[in-house]
Amino acid sequence: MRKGELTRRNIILKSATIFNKKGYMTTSMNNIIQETNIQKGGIYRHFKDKEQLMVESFQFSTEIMQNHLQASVLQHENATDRLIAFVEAFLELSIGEPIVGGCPIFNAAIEMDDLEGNTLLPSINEAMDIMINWLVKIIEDGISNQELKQSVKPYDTAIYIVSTLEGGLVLDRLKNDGQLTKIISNNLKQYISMIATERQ
Amino acid sequence: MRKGELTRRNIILKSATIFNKKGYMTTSMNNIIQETNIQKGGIYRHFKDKEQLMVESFQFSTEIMQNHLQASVLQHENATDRLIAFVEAFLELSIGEPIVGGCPIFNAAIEMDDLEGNTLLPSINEAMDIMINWLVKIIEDGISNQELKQSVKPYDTAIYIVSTLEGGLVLDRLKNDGQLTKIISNNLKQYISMIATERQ
DNA sequence: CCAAAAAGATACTATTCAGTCTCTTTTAAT
DNA sequence: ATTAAAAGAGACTGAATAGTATCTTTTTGG
Repeated sequence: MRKGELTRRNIILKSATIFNKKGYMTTSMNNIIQETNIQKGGIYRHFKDKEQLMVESFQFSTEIMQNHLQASVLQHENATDRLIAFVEAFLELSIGEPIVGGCPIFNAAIEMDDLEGNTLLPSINEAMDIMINWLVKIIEDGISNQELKQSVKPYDTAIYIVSTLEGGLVLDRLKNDGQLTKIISNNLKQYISMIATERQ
Repeated sequence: MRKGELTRRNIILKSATIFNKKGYMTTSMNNIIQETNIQKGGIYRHFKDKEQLMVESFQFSTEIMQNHLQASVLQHENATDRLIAFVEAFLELSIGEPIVGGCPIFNAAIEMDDLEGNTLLPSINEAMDIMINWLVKIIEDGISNQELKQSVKPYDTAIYIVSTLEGGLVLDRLKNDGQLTKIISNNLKQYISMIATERQ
């Protein structure tokens, strides 16, 4: 592999973390220079402008997170276990696993949604839809298997779970109290057991 | 009233909206000059620096929101009705009522939490605690009255409700689909009826 | 080992930022 | 109406911003 390609990846790796922690707009190229120990010329050789670096960093972050969630979910067979695995894997973001700074999709969404001409917005929406659709699929399968009640609405349930997780993660960070994620986790598990069928 | 005092309030009024929509760090003094039609000298006569304007604007925003929530809650007597009123009043933020740009506490929290030397952080935490404590109080009263089950944990339930509301509000804005708030609202109402005692 | 290409450092630009200073206009009390 | 104080306009500062252009160093294929 070319040396340049290695540098390029390293820039994205570092930038992704800074952007996710500090925000896209409020992170300056000098912040990235500091963190990477690569000077301006070195960075702009690999990226046309800040926007390109933002887009690639965002995609990198979301991939990391999605792989983490995917891997956790796929360790289980039935719907309720998968939902619980999703919840627990997601809340690991509160301890910086697999990425620091919280959910990159949500972070970017809040920062970006009012700014027009925003190149990141399509990626944000796409990434969020992927996550929601995973949940929808798990729930649909669960209903088919009679693991989950027939009355459960897959989309509504997915939205509800994601909302609670995202909100809970931010609240936990604000109060920086790992106890909050525990509360969110317990409540969601209770919710999941409630939408499951009685029979074991 | 002095004319200056009137101008001062107008600056805060306009700034609060811009800050809540666009973010504190990404809003420039020029943005505020544009919106208020008051020049630099006019603004800096009333506010020492941008930070002071940020703090006062934030406090203004949260007061508006808290008054709105408070007023809605106080129209009802018993705990479940009050919780439902809280949920519904909060989700009106999605249609810009009583302020545009979402929940000011949450918006500020996400933007600020990683920046050190942040003068807004104490105000953010205080405002969030007030909201949570209102819910805690309502729930505690409900338990005393036997409206809510004895097994309900007031703090946990408050955290859970706030998390879901905050996350749902952002998700709704991202998808800009008023349907999402409806889903969140319905699910939370279901949750509230679940923690209520069976007897009427 | 050598030359061409790739990678990177650094000095520079133009613009925007928050904040200051001075001067003019407006307000309001007598 | 006069005048002192309050309010505001607008030109200025220095620092920080994204991005460029040129030069030097390093890498890499033959």
